[in-house]
Amino acid sequence: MSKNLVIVESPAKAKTIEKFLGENYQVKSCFGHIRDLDKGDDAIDISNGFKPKYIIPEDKTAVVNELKKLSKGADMVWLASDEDREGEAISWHLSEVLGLDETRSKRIVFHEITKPAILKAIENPRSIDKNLVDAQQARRLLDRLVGFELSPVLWKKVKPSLSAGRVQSVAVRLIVEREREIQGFQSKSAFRIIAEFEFNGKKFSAEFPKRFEQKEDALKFLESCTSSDFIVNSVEVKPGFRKPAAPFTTSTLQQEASRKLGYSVSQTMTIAQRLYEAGHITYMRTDSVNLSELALNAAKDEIISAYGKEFSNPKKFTTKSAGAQEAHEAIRPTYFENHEAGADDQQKRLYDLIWKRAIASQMSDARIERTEVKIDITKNREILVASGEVITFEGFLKVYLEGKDESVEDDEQGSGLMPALKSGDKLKNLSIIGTERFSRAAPRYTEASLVKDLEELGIGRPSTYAPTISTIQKRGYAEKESREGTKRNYEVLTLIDDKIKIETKTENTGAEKNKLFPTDIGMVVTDFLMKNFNHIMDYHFTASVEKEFDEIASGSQNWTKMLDEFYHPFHKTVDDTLKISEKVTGERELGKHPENGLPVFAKIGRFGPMIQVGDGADEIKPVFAKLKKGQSIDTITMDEAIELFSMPRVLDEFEEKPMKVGIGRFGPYIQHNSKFYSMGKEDDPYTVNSERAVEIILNKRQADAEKFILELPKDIIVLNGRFGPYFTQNKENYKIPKGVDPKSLTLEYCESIIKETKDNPKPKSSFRGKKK
DNA sequence: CAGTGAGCGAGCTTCCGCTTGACTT
Repeated sequence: MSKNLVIVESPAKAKTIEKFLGENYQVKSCFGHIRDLDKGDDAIDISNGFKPKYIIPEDKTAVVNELKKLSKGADMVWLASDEDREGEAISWHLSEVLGLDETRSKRIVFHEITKPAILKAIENPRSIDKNLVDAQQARRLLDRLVGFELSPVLWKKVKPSLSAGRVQSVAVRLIVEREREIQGFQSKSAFRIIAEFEFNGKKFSAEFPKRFEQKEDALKFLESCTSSDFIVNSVEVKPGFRKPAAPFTTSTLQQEASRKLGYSVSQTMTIAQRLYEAGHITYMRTDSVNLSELALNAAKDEIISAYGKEFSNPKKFTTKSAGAQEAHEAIRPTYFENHEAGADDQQKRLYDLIWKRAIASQMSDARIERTEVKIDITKNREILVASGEVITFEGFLKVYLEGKDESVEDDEQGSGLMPALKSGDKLKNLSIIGTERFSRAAPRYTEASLVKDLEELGIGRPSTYAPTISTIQKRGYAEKESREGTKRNYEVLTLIDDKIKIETKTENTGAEKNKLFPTDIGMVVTDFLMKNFNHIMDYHFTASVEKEFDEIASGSQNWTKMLDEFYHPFHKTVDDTLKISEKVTGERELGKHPENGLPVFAKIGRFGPMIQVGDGADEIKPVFAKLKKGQSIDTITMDEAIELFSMPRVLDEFEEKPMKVGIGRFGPYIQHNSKFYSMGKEDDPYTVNSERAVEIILNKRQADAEKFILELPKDIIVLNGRFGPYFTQNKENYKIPKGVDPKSLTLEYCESIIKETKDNPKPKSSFRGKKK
């Protein structure tokens, strides 16, 4: 047995470090936290100085037992968890659980996985920093107290099974407020004037610096340009430069992979995890932009050999984001000389992005030359401005340019090459075009742009961005959706050969792809929390508690005192809210029903957002209808509300039985002869006609007929299913292995599959919803 | 599977941050 046991958090890290340290050291991983607060409400003894009750979760017992065994046989245990608040706590929990003391254990830290860094760490051990551990305990307990006291308030006042927390509730708030901003946005249009010129055979464009809000003014302007000369007034050339972005952190990697590769936040993390495990990149959950000395040198060598000396510009970046703890390096390739890595196409593309970003960060600035030309319109004495940009030295742009999020601005700014001009040059005008442009509302959040804003507010950590986004969707607070835009007309005024032409064109606007939309529940919960728990919902709440955690870490504040001061006022608000607040449904009265005069409400009911007609007065029972997908109690109109009651619709008879259209738990359906036929996305249940309904029924019948492949003895039936061929027996379905022809299946073969499936029962998946 | 929305009420839900892995019906 080795004399030395080193414990790190990640198994991939353990493998690498073991190679550096030689045979006297055994390196093992604890897989993150090994203890956590007990599950229920008794995990914190509030009246006893917030005494926490920690347990070892079930899925950690095996790891802990192994570490216990190994640590007993070791002379020295080196606690090498990450150098941040959570890492310090992991070391402390390990030393508690493994029963270590100062004579048998040492705490070491490093924030880069390089041989010199590890050896240096071994030479400079320290003991566990209890203040830092206390800061972590304060963080953990505060989150539990907030989450486990707020959530039950929601169960009572809004709906069971909801949740609230320091991070998720603010994430939802961002989405809700953005949506309301968009709903309330009044788009304004103005005419943008662009003139096309030609000089020495080269074409370029210039813009009039003002925009005209009125069409008449734009027309007047065009008229005033007729039969004018266009003379260059001045040419100004300014040098400029562009700097490369810092190497990736988790957040910037997620943003850029979303912009350039279209990956979701969780997809990016899974793919990066694979690259990390294969040793291609450094750790992917990091908030640091720092590169190790080793990496700086390796990047420099690679840049010089691949692009030349003038492209190398080694530099260190410093982290600006709030609350960064910098336990790791930035995300970078482990070996810069590998321009390609990854087991599949997705991994290769992400690696390529990481490689380029890290390499570019160590390259020279790009030098550019910006030209601004002012052009006199002799007729009306106005001035047009043409601008162009030329790259005089590529620098880092040779390999990489950071992507952009969509913005409120039109960014069709001319940036092309300009002809060589000097003042006094007379230009040939090809056209002057006034185009109506509309102002745009702030864009809805993508997963990645939400992460960006959360990070800027210091809310959440690299390891939680992806899970937070999945939580708010799982709770039904937000949905990722794509929406088709609507058509909009705009006018184009063209001046060519002294003649003005007016045209109306159409464009698509408001189309959204994979954006986060708040649900009605998300809005109602946010409004409720904003009204009653303003403090927790404040965008700066996390930043202010972080400041206190820092004080605890530095020893200038006592952790139980901090919790004490936070908890009691908070708890009183919880109690008061439970007492005072009514149950909230987000109810909004749309008006009186045009036919029967009953009040019409939009609100959240037991089964989600709905419309209610009547309030139960005069013994008239209210009637209810569910909202359609994409509708919201915030914005639904009376007409849309009334349309919802046209369900179920009765269509013509088919084969002497009536057809009915309804919307059920699984979406719209057609009912005929006591059978149900699901309607696809392409049909609208509110407008579908009898002809189409018959088609849907016949299609389903045909699919069912084709479903059948083979019948075998013992009630085994081979069928075609949604996921390919399968066979069924006693209501159990069995998958047919790839490459096996379903027509050739035999009883023996099927029975062997049944036996194999039963011998290897499916493990319980924590992602599955529980049966009710 | 595809109706629900009254009321009673047992027992359950829930946080954030560290790590992977076993699932793809």
